[in-house]
Amino acid sequence: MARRRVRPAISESGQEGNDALHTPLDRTRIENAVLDMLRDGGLDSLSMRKIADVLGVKAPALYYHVKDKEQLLHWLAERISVDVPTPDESRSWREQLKEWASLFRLALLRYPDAVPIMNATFAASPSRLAHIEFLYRTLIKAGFENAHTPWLASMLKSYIYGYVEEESRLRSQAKEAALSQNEHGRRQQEKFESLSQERYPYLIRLAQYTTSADWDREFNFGLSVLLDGFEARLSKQSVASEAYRE
Amino acid sequence: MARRRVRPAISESGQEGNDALHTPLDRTRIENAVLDMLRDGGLDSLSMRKIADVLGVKAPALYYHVKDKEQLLHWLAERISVDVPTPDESRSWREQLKEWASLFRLALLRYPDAVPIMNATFAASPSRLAHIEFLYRTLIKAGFENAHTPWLASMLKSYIYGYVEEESRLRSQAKEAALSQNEHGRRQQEKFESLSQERYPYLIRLAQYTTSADWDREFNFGLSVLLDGFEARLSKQSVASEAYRE
DNA sequence: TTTCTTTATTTAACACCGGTAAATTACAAT
DNA sequence: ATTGTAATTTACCGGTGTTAAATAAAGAAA
Repeated sequence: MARRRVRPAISESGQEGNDALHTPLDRTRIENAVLDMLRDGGLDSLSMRKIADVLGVKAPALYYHVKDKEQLLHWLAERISVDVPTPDESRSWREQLKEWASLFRLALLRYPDAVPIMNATFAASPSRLAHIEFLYRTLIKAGFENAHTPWLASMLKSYIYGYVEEESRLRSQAKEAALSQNEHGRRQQEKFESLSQERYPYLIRLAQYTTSADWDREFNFGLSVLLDGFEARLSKQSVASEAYRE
Repeated sequence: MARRRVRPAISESGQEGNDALHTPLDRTRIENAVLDMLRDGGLDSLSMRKIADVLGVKAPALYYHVKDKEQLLHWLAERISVDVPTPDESRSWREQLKEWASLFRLALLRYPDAVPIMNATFAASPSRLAHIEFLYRTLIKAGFENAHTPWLASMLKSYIYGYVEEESRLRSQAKEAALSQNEHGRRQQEKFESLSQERYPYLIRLAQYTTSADWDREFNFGLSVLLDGFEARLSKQSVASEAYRE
């Protein structure tokens, strides 16, 4: 019965390559480990047991530091979105939104399944609230109506999430298609099994444009289309009621 | 050892109120049962065991008819999107897209978690391919460039998914807030605990517009903004290259 | 009917999951 | 050295998707 198990001193399981000794467990240490796991394993690789393993600890130890897995995802969402800075306010609203959107996309692309994580958590963390605040402020100062502003901000968010999700999906598809030719053949077969018929002529005609793409360029294209829509709304407003300046 | 268990003749567990006797199991019978469960339990209520229970059967019996749960979700995605008709082609591209988007939103709103289901499945089913085909055809006939069309279609899809997801979230939040005053108080507290400070003035100023809303109206607003962006792109094109008619 | 075959379902089990209560260890202050 | 608290472990619980093998039901052939 003489169990002696001393807490591991420095690093026992391969992961956990941080400088900090791991005694005792800690929020940021958990966050870092989980972000590492997310980076090269995706969302599916995150189970409390696996996280505990990486940290050299048993699963229930985590629950002393984090309420449940949902809270852990909230931590991740915060960490993912915290590195997006607010653009310089001296520039036009359009340029500000464009830059912010671009940086936010890059932040999301750093981790697989970043978008699902954002969608699975409500935006109550500091950086995410700051993002909303920035969007609202920028749009209001641009002259948009109060009642319109939240929906415009929501549209921009939806565009970014939707684009990044599709970009991620297509990129990983292309990657695994290039890796295994067998898989590629199957995909191709799946596609053309139903597509090469005459039922979807436009679809097959345009399929090429979604597979190989300049992602930065396509993102900016869609973004400009969306912001054109914003501008059109702004013009309609200033026609409806002259003299609008805050 | 004398097990005699005869297959239940007509209906044993409360659910499964279809006219069809349930012998033997069947794809459409599974689909219907799962759609019923989805309707009043959401995606979380769908486990293979629970589905089997509703069908008066043990879980592994399902695997004789469906490969795995993912395929089941694909079936659902098809069923959810199959009821959206293609608009009348005689009208303008803008009106067609507007009507299609509205109908698609309504189709998604019929079931909770419809958007996550769509996002979790790739669009290889007949009706979803037909939707893409319709979008591509409409946009091409409207005069958009080949290379732009898939991304514009993707934008429209992202807008619908994003809006419906937010609408669903806010609606159910409002519902549970109205149901339990305690929960409402906690939500309110959560919000104003971090919001009522001076850090997010625009956010609190505009928070009201997202909670109580005329959802049809707001959807149409965002849709018109997006389509304004489309139109702006169309004008730029026809400026760049005159004489574009198919 | 009896036998055989195919179809459909059940039993039993596996490996995993998120989460909890209670026991236990580690550690710092007294 | 003792005590009290902080941190972790042990031992579970009920649940998940899924599979292999045994079994039952239904239909065809004799």
